[in-house]
Amino acid sequence: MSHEKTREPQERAVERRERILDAAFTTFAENGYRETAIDAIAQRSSTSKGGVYFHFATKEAIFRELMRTTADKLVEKVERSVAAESDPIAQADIAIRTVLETFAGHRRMARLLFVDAFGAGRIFHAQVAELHVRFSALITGYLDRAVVDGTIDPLDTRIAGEAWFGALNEIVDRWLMADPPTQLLDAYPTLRTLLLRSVGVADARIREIAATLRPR
Amino acid sequence: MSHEKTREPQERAVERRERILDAAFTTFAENGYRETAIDAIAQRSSTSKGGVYFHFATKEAIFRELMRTTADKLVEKVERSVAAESDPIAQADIAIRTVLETFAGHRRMARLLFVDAFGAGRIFHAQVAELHVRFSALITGYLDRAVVDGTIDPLDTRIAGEAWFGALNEIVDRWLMADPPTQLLDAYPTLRTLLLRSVGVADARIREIAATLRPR
DNA sequence: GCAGAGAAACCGACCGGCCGGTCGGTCCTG
DNA sequence: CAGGACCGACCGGCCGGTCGGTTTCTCTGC
Repeated sequence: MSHEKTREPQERAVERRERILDAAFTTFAENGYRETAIDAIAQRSSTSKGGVYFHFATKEAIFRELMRTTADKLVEKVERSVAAESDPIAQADIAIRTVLETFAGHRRMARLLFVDAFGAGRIFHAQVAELHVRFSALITGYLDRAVVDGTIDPLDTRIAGEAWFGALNEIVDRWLMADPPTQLLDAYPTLRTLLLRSVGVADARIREIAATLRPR
Repeated sequence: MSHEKTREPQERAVERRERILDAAFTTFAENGYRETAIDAIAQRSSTSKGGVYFHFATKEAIFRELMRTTADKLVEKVERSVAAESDPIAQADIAIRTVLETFAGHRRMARLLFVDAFGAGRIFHAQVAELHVRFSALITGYLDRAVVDGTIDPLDTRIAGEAWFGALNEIVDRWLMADPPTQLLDAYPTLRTLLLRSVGVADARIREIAATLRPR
């Protein structure tokens, strides 16, 4: 359809758009939403303010797209990891671990999703809330299945999902703020025990799942 | 020291300062930090911008003082409620309940502490982090005592405290965002069960504590 | 294969609103 | 009448967004 050398203008534009997005991601993660000027993004992506505004309607739109795609990636990753397991409790466990592992390796991602919303102002509450809902719903799903399976006793899984997410969120936040940097994954064993216990999984079973999962 | 009618200028000034603080509290809680203009605070407190700046050095200072005193009040309240109990697990339980009860009755307070930091920008991360540390340390304290008592098995109480706080925080956040408003206290029974279980308190004991506490 | 029309992509100077903070002045009160 | 308390017009920086203009590509017709 096109020769290898020739670049349709679209193609170049697409690449530029991506560059802008990358630059925005980094800059938002480093300085926060409010503190990031469009000019900074333009400079970092070797474009111009006008160029940025050619591709995006508003600053907010950039941030939204970034949050959405980032969250998409994470959710997708979690769902892939989870697919290997059939026991819903093990799935929930893996989900937690995947999130921690991912953030441990992509601090910026964590900053964008969990901290940057900070400084973004009230307009983004909805956006952030959506993120929270999305992740806690994921967890609630696993817990629901576990209840149906009879693996755990019935309970308000919505609240449990929220609580799990909140706990996870807090641990990640702390890690992001920790001054002498810490190892995020160090928290995993304790956290999984806390969370699994909280929905009534017996200690023996928790150890059992751990043994199954370890091999990765 | 002074006659009932006469007002020393100091006294009037003090009252004014308070009025400003009140107005700031309400406005911050309603609109968020960033979205609140000093002029709005001045107007609401029937003073002027200059007046506000006579009492406070910066906008940030107002917010800080508000957060500090609000957190102080809450911590104090929790500690008072807790004092009545001797069993550390019951204390932790009561602490959770007190926080929920307090917020249920003072939505604004919750907004200020948990949501407003939002929109306050990166400068406040430290402030917010401090708040989180403070509350989770409170919980960690109870858990530590429970461990020493032998009431619960040893575990990383720091992480547990953070997780508990995170869970609580998330529940409150959701309640604040819920569109058809919900009853915050409805979450309490589930939440307490989750949290107490998470540190290994047996279900029987959880019910037992509930029975003791109910009478308030 | 090339002129050139036209559109897409891009640039950056500039505008304008917003708002924190200042400052010279006024008003009480003791 | 001194000085603490208070007022409000004003300043100035910041930054999101605009807009007229330029560059770069594509496509057509010859």
